[in-house]
Amino acid sequence: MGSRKNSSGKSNGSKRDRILDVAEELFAHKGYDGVTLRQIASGAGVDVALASYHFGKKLDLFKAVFERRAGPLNQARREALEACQATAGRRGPSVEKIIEAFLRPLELAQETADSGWENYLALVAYVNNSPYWGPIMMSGAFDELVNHYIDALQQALPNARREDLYWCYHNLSGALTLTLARTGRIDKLSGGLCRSEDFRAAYDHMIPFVAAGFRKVCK
Amino acid sequence: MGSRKNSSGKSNGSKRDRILDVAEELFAHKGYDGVTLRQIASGAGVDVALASYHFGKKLDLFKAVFERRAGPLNQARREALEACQATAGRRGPSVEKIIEAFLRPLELAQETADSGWENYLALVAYVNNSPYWGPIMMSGAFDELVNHYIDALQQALPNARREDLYWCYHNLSGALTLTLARTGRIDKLSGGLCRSEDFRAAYDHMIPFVAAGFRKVCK
DNA sequence: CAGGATATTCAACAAGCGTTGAATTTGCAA
DNA sequence: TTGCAAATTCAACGCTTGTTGAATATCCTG
Repeated sequence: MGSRKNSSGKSNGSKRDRILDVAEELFAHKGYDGVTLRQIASGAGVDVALASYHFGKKLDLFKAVFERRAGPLNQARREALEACQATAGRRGPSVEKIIEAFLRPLELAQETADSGWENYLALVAYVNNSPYWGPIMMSGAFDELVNHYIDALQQALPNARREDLYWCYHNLSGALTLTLARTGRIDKLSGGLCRSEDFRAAYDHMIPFVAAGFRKVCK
Repeated sequence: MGSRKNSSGKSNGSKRDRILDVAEELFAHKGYDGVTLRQIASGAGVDVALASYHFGKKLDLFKAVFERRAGPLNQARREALEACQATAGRRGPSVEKIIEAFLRPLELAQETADSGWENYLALVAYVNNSPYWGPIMMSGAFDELVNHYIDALQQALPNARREDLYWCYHNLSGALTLTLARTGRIDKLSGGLCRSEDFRAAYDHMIPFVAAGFRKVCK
């Protein structure tokens, strides 16, 4: 038999990757402490000791999952920001264009065939909203790029106080985080009118909403 | 000795209440699975079996913590909404006034001397952002009142499609949730310019931000 | 102060946890 | 094919977990 397996676990990729995939999905859904290494191993169709062999401690596996897609995500966003800056005049891109460059790469990733990116971004939402994990894991992975976006927003809103820009970004980050978490809350609240999984609709509403907020607060 | 205790646990209130207080704080910070009954008992200066005696299973304790302040919170908000509707003309209150009536009761609760409300609202943030707990616990506690707010917003924005109102509320809910979680992320990101614990500043920025978003999307 | 009810602790359980060292299988180069 | 190295499983450990039943303390009523 080659490198396939299809009895109780997932089907494709190396066992190492399958561990990462299953861990990603379970951590995103139930949190770090809500998942056991045995659940992950079982989901990947693999012995429990294999996770330790590849990744060390449980915490190291969690970090490996978190870091696996952080680089690619940052690169996609950086390219989106540079692209919209390149096509703008010398006064720089509009607020809407900058917000769009911040959000659309996520939508693209979420629309991928496999659900890996969806799960990863739900995991980021979990980490970002957690008083315990947030401070440890978010800044190192994303702050540098976020500050580039805020610099661009500063250029689009020259009268803005830096402090106000950060508070507005905080609002954006919160709206985004709740979207990534896919809790299904808006589905029930709206009686099925809105669907948590409809990322396109979420971003289509979020971009003008957030842009208007920035303009109002940072005018 | 009366009903006091002050060796390793908290100092005031009945042991039952101290269990609720400590559970509230720990659940909010580390999540349901990140906290053990022994940690809670230890923090309350109490034997571990006492939690089971008063509340049953661990899950029941979690629900008891969640529900303890849900009623009072809903009542404070309902009064705030009715108050702002009472002072408005027959076209109803403005978007800003409605958002304010949604948020300020939280600020008031958070400014209380003891940290109970702060911890509770962080717990609500944890639950609301969790794909696992959100669907189970949020709707039953808060949806009815939220729909009253959305009705009021519908009146303030007569041309709004119901669907758009829900998406805008989703953005508001996200920004609020991240604020309640107090992750300290904005502190580091802004280099100390903004502070997660400065709820006043958070709401002062959130209200015009969100109101402008509603007006833009639901015009 | 007697005594039942309530509150609290004590002691222990079975189950599940993360982790580890040794055994086994697999992949690959010589 | 042989043999070494990487990958994977096996088996077990010490520890912690939630939960429970019995024992003790505390409170309140009569």
